[in-house]
Amino acid sequence: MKIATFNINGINRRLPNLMAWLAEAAPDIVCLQELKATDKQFPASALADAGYEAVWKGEASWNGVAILVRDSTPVLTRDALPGAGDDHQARYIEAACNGVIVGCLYAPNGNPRPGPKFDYKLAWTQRLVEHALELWSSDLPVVLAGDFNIVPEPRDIYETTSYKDNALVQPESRALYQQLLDQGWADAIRCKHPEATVYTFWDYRRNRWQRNAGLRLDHLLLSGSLAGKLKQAGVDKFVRGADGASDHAPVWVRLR
DNA sequence: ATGTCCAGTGGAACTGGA
Repeated sequence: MKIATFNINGINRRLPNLMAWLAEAAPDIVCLQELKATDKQFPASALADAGYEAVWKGEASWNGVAILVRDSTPVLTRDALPGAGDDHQARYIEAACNGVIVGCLYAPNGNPRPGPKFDYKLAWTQRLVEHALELWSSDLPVVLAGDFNIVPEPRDIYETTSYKDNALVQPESRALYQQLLDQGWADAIRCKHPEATVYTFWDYRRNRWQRNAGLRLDHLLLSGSLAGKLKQAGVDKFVRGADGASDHAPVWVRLR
């Protein structure tokens, strides 16, 4: 079983890119982020034609998350993190898919820092950490996949000082990601590529794609039972080089 | 501060968010 996560950065304007990648990569389950579409605008019928059923949580202009499953029906388990209160940003969706609980997330970017956006990033990610502990404690097979908007370690970003004040690399942000690892979750890319330089995002600005000035922001975290089944993990980097590409590339795992 | 890409607004350019 192949499970992928892809920050699509606007599902409708990048639908041809998404369709081409689905046809080539043939993932069984896909977590999508930054739909930038309302529930009504979600291209459910085009995806159904490609063989994917979906659950989604849209929002006008920003955010938005979805889970696609090939030749099977995802069963929605929640469409927001617990304790959301009056937070209506569409950043989390969860479904049972072929016997696996899939949590698809789009964490807040948090810039500029310091400020209310950084405070929101930390508070939202803290709620994610709390929900992750619930899921871990359930002993179910779970994957938490998405754009965490955290560069876990210095080696997960190209050599630069221009990000030193950026929310993505701050100690407070990294400490929250480390809390997830401390719960026991396996960072699939690091399990399979412990020494490699791996990026999943390249900013549109300043020729960062051409210079391979990337960041690793998109992660797949596996619960204990799924980590034992991890066969391979990778980044479909070629997707980032296509015309009209998202600024992120898909990341995937293959499980036994 | 910069840079790049968009949609939204509103009816041309500016704005915000990433």
